[in-house]
Amino acid sequence: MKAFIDYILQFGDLNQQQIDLITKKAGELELLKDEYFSEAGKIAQQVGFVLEGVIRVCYYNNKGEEITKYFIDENNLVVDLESFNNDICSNAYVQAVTDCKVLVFSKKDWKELLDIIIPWQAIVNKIISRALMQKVERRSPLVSEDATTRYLMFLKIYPNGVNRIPLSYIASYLGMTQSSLSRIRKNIR
Amino acid sequence: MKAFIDYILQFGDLNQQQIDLITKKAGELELLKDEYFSEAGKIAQQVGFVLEGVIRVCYYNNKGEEITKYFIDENNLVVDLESFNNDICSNAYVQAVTDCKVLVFSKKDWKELLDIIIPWQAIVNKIISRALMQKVERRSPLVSEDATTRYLMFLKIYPNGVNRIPLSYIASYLGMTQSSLSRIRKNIR
DNA sequence: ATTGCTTTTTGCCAAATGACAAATGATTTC
DNA sequence: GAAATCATTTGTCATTTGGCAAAAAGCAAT
Repeated sequence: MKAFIDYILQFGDLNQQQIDLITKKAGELELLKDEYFSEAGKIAQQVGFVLEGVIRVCYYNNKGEEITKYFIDENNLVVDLESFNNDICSNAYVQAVTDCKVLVFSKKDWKELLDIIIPWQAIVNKIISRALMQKVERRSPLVSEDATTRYLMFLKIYPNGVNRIPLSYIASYLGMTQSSLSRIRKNIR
Repeated sequence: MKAFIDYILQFGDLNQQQIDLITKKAGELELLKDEYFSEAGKIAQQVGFVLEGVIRVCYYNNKGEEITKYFIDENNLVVDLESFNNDICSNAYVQAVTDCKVLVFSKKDWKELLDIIIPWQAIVNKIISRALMQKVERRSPLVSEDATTRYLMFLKIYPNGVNRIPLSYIASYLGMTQSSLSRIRKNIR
């Protein structure tokens, strides 16, 4: 919980009473490997904060291939924003890659907090737009690089990911086949 | 100007007085083809709204290649957010691809408006996060598709782009060489 | 129209990556 | 601990894409 408080206070100030209000609403959720945090075809109902573990967001493209869009690891928010905000069906699966511990807020509680704690709005906005910018900055450059460079970029962004994210997910994230990634790994050493 | 008003009112309500305050601050900027709206190494000083023309955002990668990250066409905000918000040097060039007409707000005016028009904050937040999500949704899927599919995606996203964005910029946006894109175009017909 | 300049197309070959299948290695289950 | 299951590596070959250079096409200025 302290990790979460530290995290949010980076983005703005809250007094103790406000912090208490927020933490009182937080639940703890344990996700087993492969369990879903939210699913395609459903409306996202919760906001999470990853305390432990890695989560991935993925979807199926036109050819039916499963594509991992990004990974979310410790000390990051996990929420299917488009679906959560607009109450529309998501097209993405948000799935635990490893066993996870997640702080969760129900949609009702989350909105309530936004209503009653005015500075919380600004903080959440900062957090969300920072996270979105990060997603653009991380994924976008992959488009223009070759497979080896893309893998090196992955290593930089998720240095702890290598040991706990299966090769197939990383390959899908990087837009290459498993075999290619396996060969790239061999060549790098 | 009406285009801009219509645009912002999609995201929330403002009364006439508030609209007037905002429009009074707006300047009109004409950019000639190839002129910069903002530059790498400098701090972004303005927010724009594209009335006419196409703008691109690009940077140089490790290998010194110029990469186009995205295009911004009519009825979209143009701002180097990271730089503008945090007063840090940008690493991107924001450049007119065609002659452009842009509504502009100086940083001072923009912040002033945020201070005095409370509902404007929420509107701007929605606009920004919507735009960021769009950037993720557009660029991210390119990573996992082959060159032809990437080009078809470009056509869907920027149907009016084909006729006014040079092949080299499109190729750079799609992470392929000019010659590859030229061949893909030939094969598609 | 001619010249000069830029953009796009094309040809040729090399390198990178994908497809498919089999082999190996790792992990789980009983 | 053997069998079954799943993940990773490797082999072979086909396809895609890149690199480079030249040709062609488009465009602007005179």
